[in-house]
Amino acid sequence: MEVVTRIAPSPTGDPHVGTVYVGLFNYALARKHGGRFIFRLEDTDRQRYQELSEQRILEMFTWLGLEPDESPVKGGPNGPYRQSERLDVYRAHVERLIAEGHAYRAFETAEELDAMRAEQRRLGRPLGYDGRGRTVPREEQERRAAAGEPHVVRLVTPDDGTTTFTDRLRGQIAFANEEIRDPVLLKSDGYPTYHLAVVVDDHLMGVTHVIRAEEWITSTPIHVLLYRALGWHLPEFVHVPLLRNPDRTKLSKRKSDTSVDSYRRQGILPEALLNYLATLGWSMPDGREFFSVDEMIAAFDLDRISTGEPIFDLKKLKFFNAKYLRELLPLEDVAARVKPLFVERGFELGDDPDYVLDVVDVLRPRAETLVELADQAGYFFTEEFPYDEGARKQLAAGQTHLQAVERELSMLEFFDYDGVDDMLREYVQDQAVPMGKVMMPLRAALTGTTSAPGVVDLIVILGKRRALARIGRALTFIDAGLPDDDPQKALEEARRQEEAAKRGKPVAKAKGHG
RNA sequence: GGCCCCUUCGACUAGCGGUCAGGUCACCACCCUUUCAAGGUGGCGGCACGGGUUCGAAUCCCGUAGGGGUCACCA
Repeated sequence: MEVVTRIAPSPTGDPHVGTVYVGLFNYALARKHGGRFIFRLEDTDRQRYQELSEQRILEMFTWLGLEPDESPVKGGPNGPYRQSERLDVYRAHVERLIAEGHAYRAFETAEELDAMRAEQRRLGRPLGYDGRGRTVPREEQERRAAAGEPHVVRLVTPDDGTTTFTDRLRGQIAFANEEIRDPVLLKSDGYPTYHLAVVVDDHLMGVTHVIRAEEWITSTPIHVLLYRALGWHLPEFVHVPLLRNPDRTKLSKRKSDTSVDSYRRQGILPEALLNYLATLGWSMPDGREFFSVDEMIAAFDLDRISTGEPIFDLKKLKFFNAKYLRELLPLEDVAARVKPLFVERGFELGDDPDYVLDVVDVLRPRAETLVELADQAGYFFTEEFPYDEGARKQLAAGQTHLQAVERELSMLEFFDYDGVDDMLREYVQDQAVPMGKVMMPLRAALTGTTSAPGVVDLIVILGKRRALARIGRALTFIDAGLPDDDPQKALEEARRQEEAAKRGKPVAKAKGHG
């Protein structure tokens, strides 16, 4: 039998990591068995419906590479795939359930139900619909409905006995039927509830495995009763663990960042997100921690899903992301993905494609996300970067070395890594000074910061001309007295003074050397 | 509160009667080193508790505790 799975999100807001998580397992099982993975939109709540949500969720799956075989956009043999477009289907099944005595029309108002619950609470009795509408004669139900009286349709549930089903991961689960209280199937607005819609659609769409979060366990007996009332075979139920906030409550927007779009904006890679999510509750038989979706599919086995309750840990997600950024993805790939962020920041990329590659190569071990990488890259793409506080200190202390290195560098014959490296080492040795005394001021001059890639790498990547220019700029800056404000302004001021001096006019000195 | 689910290092997990209880993240130390990272090596740290079953239990059973979910005309 063909394996058919589905993801059935509600269009109520930002694409949620929980949707990816459950979607991943559904996708993996379907692909593993050459089956189909269906995307169905559960848009039966008109209150919480959000216009753009469907599109964003669909785009998220595309971004992740978890393409559904059937969806509202793609279509397929089981459409429509929006529940709001299937109202007649649900209505037909409800009619049948009523006709066969499995359901009835109930006319209690919201106030009436509230009062009922209040009374139950007062008496300390279990909460839930007490079945009072069952006693209304069928003819009266139909008459009132025909007269346009608002009502819902409820499922008739047994008063005693138990309803049992098998969860693939947890074994047999039994519920006393008295716990199940004639749930609403069709709302008074004519829309189905989740319970009705999910059962009807899963059956009609041929879903064989219902893989969903464990929060649904308690409503599964309702579904089982419905399957029976409709005379349908049960699918396999697989309740996967619920993702948690750090305090172990159900992952929520209030306590965690649950938006996939947000992670995407932060420069999280889809590969990393999927890989990390996969390790939450699932493991490779050989213990590998890093694997692609395809590798997961190849090794996939529902029985390897654990039942623990994993905390969604941003730190570990970042770790996975960093791993992909610096090691698992080819350099060209990473470069292609950061480039748009460079452009966004107004960086002049130039026309040498290797330059960007070199920059990314040297920066990626230092970044955990694409955004972090881009944020660090500024000085590679402008000659007008600022000097931070640490850099200014280094410049102040390193003037003589900067002048010397500027001279040495300009005379350097073999301008490659070894050439520059040899030159600097010889200089340090000749001067008999600690390396840092030379390297740190150089780094400051080259980048405006004190934490950056190796000086030799920087010089080689920037090229002789720009390296020399930057050292020269730093020296001018030092001459200007290392003001705290904008270096560009300071440098212009310095130049003005220089010209004035040439013309022999006395000028006031801005500030003495620190 | 009723019902249901869950329980191995701080976090994610491997384990499915016999293991020195393994790995990863985080944390700490050391190494490498011109800074920051990355990388390397090592360390800290765990079977919730109590009963059984068994020659032998993290593994099986029962109970307790703790955590979570759910009790809507939301999904």
